[in-house]
Amino acid sequence: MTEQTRTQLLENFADKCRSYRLSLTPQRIAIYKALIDDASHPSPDNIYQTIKSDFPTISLATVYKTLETFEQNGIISLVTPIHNTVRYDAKTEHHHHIVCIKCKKIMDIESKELDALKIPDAVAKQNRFVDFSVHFSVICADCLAKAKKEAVHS
Amino acid sequence: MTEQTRTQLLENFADKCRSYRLSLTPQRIAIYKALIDDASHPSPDNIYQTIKSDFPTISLATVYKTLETFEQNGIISLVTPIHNTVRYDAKTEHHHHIVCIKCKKIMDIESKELDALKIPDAVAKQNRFVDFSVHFSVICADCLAKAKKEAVHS
DNA sequence: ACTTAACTGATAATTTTTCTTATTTAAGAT
DNA sequence: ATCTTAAATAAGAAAAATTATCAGTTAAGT
Repeated sequence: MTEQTRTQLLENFADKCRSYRLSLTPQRIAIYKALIDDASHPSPDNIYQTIKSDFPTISLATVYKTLETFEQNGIISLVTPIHNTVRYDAKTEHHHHIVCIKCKKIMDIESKELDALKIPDAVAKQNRFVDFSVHFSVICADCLAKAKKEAVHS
Repeated sequence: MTEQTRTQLLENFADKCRSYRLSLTPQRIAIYKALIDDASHPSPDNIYQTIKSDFPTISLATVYKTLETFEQNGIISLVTPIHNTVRYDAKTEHHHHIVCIKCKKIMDIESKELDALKIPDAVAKQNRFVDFSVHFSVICADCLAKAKKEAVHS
């Protein structure tokens, strides 16, 4: 990443924080910087380890909470596992998933069209391709109904 | 699921266990049954709760280990999270991921072609579509090199 | 500077997952 | 059918990951 895009990202970050009324603390800036400077999709603990030298008293819980806040405001994103627990599936054939971002429900979806997806060259160029699956994030019918019901009462 | 396909699944299960030299214990059968009878992609704890009434002394650790064993033998499958930790990404724009099944490394991949994927009707039929992403499982270049090196020495 | 809502850090509590070890059991050999 | 043994189970502790509580601190708008 060029120095210029990095500066740009940091400015956007500051703007978003201001517009969402999120305080721009040194810790938050450090967490965000640690994330943009690390292309490996780090875990909260990875980030905690990275910034600990500059912020020896920072708490891991703060890192967790801050990342969650950023994520909920669309400043950063969570890598696929919306559900935060190991989940198993009896079906071993190639198929795809629909995940509700509210209730974490996972539904199967089969689709010949999806299966026919052309694997991008970049995937198999350096790596040995093993499998792929498409992950659809949705708000499920149940959660939509629930939201509607709550809206009536508020 | 019809009673017939269920019976078929259970027979296949028994066959696989025999051919992989996995003991066919009552606990394992119960775990497998609990999984095929639950389309919600249950967690180990979900399954533990389900079978506890029939096996009051079963241990949660046994459920974890058994599911892992099944998964490693291709009898069942793990839903996406190959990495077992929350992972964040500074990039919020729509993009896709390549995940190494050996070292858990996550790499970004952008592709106009993938972005143009047609969303299956089934996805948006009952649910509100939010987003989608494609997840490629690979063995990465580093892990391939490592495997080759180890092969030479063994 | 003042006020307040938001944030932080310390700690405890919870949840999820893995490990250890003694005991039991399934499955093939006798 | 019984014996043998490698594999599996149960119990519990331990480790790892995540969330909650709360008192003290700070950012940011008046």
